[in-house]
Amino acid sequence: MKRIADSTVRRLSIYLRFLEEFEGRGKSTVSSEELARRGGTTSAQVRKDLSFFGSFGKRGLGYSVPELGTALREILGLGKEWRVVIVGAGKIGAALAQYRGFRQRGFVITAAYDTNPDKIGRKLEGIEIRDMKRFENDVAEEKPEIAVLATPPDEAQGVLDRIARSGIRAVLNFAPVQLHATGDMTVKTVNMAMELEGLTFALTNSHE
Amino acid sequence: MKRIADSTVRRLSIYLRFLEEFEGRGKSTVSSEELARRGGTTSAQVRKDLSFFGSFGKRGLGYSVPELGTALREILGLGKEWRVVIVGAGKIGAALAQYRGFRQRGFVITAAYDTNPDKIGRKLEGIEIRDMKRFENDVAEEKPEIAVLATPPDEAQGVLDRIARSGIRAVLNFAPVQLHATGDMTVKTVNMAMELEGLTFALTNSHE
DNA sequence: GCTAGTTTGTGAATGAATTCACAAGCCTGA
DNA sequence: TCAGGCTTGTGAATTCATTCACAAACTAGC
Repeated sequence: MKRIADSTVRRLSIYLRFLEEFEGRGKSTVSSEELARRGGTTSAQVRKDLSFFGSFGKRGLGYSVPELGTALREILGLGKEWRVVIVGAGKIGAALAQYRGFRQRGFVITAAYDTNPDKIGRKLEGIEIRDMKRFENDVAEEKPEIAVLATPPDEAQGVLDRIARSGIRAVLNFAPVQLHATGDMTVKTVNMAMELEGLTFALTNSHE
Repeated sequence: MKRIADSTVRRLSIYLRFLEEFEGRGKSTVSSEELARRGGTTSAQVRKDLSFFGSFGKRGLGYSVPELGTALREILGLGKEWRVVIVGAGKIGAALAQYRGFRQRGFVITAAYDTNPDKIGRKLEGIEIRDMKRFENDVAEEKPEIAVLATPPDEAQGVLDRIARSGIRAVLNFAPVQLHATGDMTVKTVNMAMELEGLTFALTNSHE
């Protein structure tokens, strides 16, 4: 399969969100132009993005909202339930545990892990906080597909290595560090400090 | 000034993080090769990124850690204190209010805003939750530079328009919607759902 | 069934970002 | 002061992403 750019996948997510809105409102077809306007891009971009995966529209008409929705969910791998574990039950971990967006989109948090004895055994929004010692055993048994990394920065790389060895191949990282992963893993990092610095850069350099 | 790519600015943030680590350990010089290895890029990329802003290194030697650190902080606009308001005191807003990373990097949260009467008047980690009605007045008076948007998705665009009219020109958006801003604003969106879908896409399509 | 009006899908053209490759400059040691 | 060893800074080459532009395909109205 041809390599698909990250930016393309992100846009597919955006398109899907609009399609779901349209589905809710009973709109039956949509044009690339309409998707583009909403998504802040161009109609050619929309069509090109979709063209990597097939041909979903009807010339002269546009795209069937439910059909394109189904196709995008399929492409993005949202057809199945994904099992997620949270590693690190600190503030970010706790905030994520209560985040509704997960379940809404078919992600099920099966457990949280920590090393702090005060936290182990407690619950976070109904999710059990387990001893990190059990991590490898549990993963072997329960086979979660995705790990959310929410440890302090200095532990993050070590934990990532354990996650990698456990067989999990997708990680959403909230620790504000650059992580190094092996080739067959996918790591996405959400780093607020970096986004903020993007803003201050813009504020500082926009006058010149 | 030549337009600088977003990706370049993100990498500058990464380099700065390493430099700060090096400063802490008393390392006095660093090569582009070393920064590249740590940051998961190439030495040519590092040099090219820096070259947009000037010439900071010494041939044969590398970069002075403190000098390059200072230069990057300058470029990224981290030399001054930035005033930040949080709009939307829900779960995400609350989690952000207690996030340490803000103050650590020179961002000061001056206030939070909400429309819910139960919340107005209370405090969030020492930060006053004010009535959204006061927003425009307060901004005119206190002149915060950055707004963090953490409202429910359906209110986000309306709130963004108010933020824009109030004169704030930089927004960090946590609402999971595509926002439309005028040209002179900078909006960065942090959208976990999108990142997660990037992961499921990778998991679903990596075998082909 | 024909015409006018849309909208897709996609090669080709353009534009942007990254990588290559090497001259120029600096440091150290003899 | 000179040679050898590094490392920067940067045009040129390449790779990657977006935009253009148009033939092909569909609908609707008559």
